Amino acid sequence: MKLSTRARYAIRVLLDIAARRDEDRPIQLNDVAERTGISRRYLDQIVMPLKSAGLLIGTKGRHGGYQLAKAPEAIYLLDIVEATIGPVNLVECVQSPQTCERSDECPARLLYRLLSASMRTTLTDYTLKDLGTKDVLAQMKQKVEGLEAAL
Amino acid sequence: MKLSTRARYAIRVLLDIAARRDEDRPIQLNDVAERTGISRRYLDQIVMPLKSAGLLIGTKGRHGGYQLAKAPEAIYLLDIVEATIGPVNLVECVQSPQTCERSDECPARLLYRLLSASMRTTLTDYTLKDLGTKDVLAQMKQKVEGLEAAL
DNA sequence: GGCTTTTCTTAGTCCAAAGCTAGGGAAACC
DNA sequence: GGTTTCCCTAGCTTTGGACTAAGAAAAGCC
Repeated sequence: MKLSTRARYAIRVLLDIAARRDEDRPIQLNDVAERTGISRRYLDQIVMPLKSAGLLIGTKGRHGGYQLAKAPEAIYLLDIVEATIGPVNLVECVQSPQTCERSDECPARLLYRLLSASMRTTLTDYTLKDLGTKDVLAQMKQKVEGLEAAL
Repeated sequence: MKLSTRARYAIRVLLDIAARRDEDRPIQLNDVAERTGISRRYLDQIVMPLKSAGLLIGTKGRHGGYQLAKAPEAIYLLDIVEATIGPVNLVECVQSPQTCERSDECPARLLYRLLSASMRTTLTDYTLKDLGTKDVLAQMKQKVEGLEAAL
């Protein structure tokens, strides 16, 4: 039940590109690779679905690279994650009830729906910009520590 | 990012055993296998960690089987899940910060902590009994549909 | 126009973990 | 003593994740 490294890398890459957005020119993958510590070749694969999903714009040729396709405050974390690993749900039956014949009456499925839905909700509560905004992060930390303390 | 079938089976098995608790005698794995559709051999493995975790009690010999070690309202879903697949967290660094050198200042880690903590919170909000209680399930359904509608 | 720099696309390798099967031991009961 | 059950360890098979590699295609520069 782990989040794949691809998804985590995708977030890391977009954070890197977003942080350099003021320079207003394409960021090259070679640079991103160096800063993030992700292999250049692997980066190609991380970036591909982000481009297909309309989160990044690629420019070829000399001085080419990648730029955000939208403002960071318009990029929800759910967009990033779902672009790289597909629909967010903990069990297949959440999305496709027909994969299990008794999904109608299954109490566990309700639980899986709840878990999945609240993950998705959290991921739409925050944007790429939020992860670079001190205030939001501080407030997020409060929330986390509250939850962790209650366990 | 899927919940393993072992965890789902564990919940299914405990629901099956809990549903037959009024008979007040050990439930045999052969019967459980037949009702749940889980292979008998595999069931052995599902049940083992549940016993180690103190959720089930096994009785050997003729008319042996398994019984709940506690009342269903005392068995939290988190207990079941963590007994079978270990600590619930979406990224390793949530539990072990030292696995990533920049985990102190990593904004993404905060997100992963939040996601993990809210999963754990949800799983401690409900018990084995709740999954068999109509009222609770109805109220859960309300909650899920609210969340799903907002997405 | 040709050379360089970059993105872009596809294919394939490697490894770990999940999912499941199998064999036989150990206790309890009749 | 034999049957029934749990109990434990070992292994097999498949899947998916993580990553590497090779080169095509496009854009810019001289």
